Amino acid sequence: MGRDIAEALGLLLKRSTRVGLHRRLTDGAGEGVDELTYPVLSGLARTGPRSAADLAHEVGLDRSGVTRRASTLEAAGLVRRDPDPTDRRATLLTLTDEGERVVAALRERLADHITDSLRSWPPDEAAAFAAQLRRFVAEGPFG
Amino acid sequence: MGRDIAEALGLLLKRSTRVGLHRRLTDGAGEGVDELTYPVLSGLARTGPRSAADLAHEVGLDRSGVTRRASTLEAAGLVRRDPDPTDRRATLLTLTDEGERVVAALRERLADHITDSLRSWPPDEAAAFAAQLRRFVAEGPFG
DNA sequence: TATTGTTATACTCTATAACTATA
DNA sequence: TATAGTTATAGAGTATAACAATA
Repeated sequence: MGRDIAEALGLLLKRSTRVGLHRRLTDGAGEGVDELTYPVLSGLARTGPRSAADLAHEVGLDRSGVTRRASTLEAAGLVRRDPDPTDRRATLLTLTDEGERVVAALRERLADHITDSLRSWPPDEAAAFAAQLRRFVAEGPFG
Repeated sequence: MGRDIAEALGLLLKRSTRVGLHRRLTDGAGEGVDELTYPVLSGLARTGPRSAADLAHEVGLDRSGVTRRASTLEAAGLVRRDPDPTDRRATLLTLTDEGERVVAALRERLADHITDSLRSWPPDEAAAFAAQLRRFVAEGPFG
């Protein structure tokens, strides 16, 4: 059983799988959005306004990497930099309205894509799988 | 439902998750084995002797990348280069006995790790999840 | 003419280290 | 003294392009 999951994970974490998925997801999403900036965009949508240091942990990157990607998104008008009112050292990264729109569209596209790939599954089985996958990722042999 | 899975996938494909998993898996596995060479090692164990070009597709890399990683493994005594008897242009990458041993140990370690993370699950639920994950990865929005 | 393995090159992305400002 | 954001630097890893050998 562990073997089956290990094999599936191997395929999932394969470079070409990951890059291809992110590329298809962000393809044509507009200026500044690619497989590198998407996690920052998505992370901000998930957590709300955040400092680069906080977001670095959320996204699994160094803060310098977050700064770089955030600058790309800022140039594209999807992210805004606001001073943190509680700490003058910090800068809060915030999604612009356009950023919110783009993220919502991308998330919907991905969710639809996944739902579509499960269309041949019995609905209750698909729902059970979704719940189990969440649990596995949360509890599993990761981070 | 698609949203739940998308969120879990996001966490799974996060850089730090992937790197950390591969690093813990290969840590202390000996000379030449790391998160870069492991996929080549594992791929050879899965498919048997292969040319670099064939393996490139299996592993999701360019053939030059396979050559480089295979050279590392060869230097560590885990992979051998044999001439392909049916095509004198090609070289077959083959696991040495030591390579077989290392791969078997790593796979067992990973499988145990995963099984252990599921120890609190009802056994039949865990088994169902393993089967579903395999199916999802095979059919899913990948490749 | 196409494909093999290999190597050299250019490119991308990353963390590290430095810098200044603020806590 | 420690932590914020940012930038420059160096390191690692990749694909691309070239090469000679074989199909």
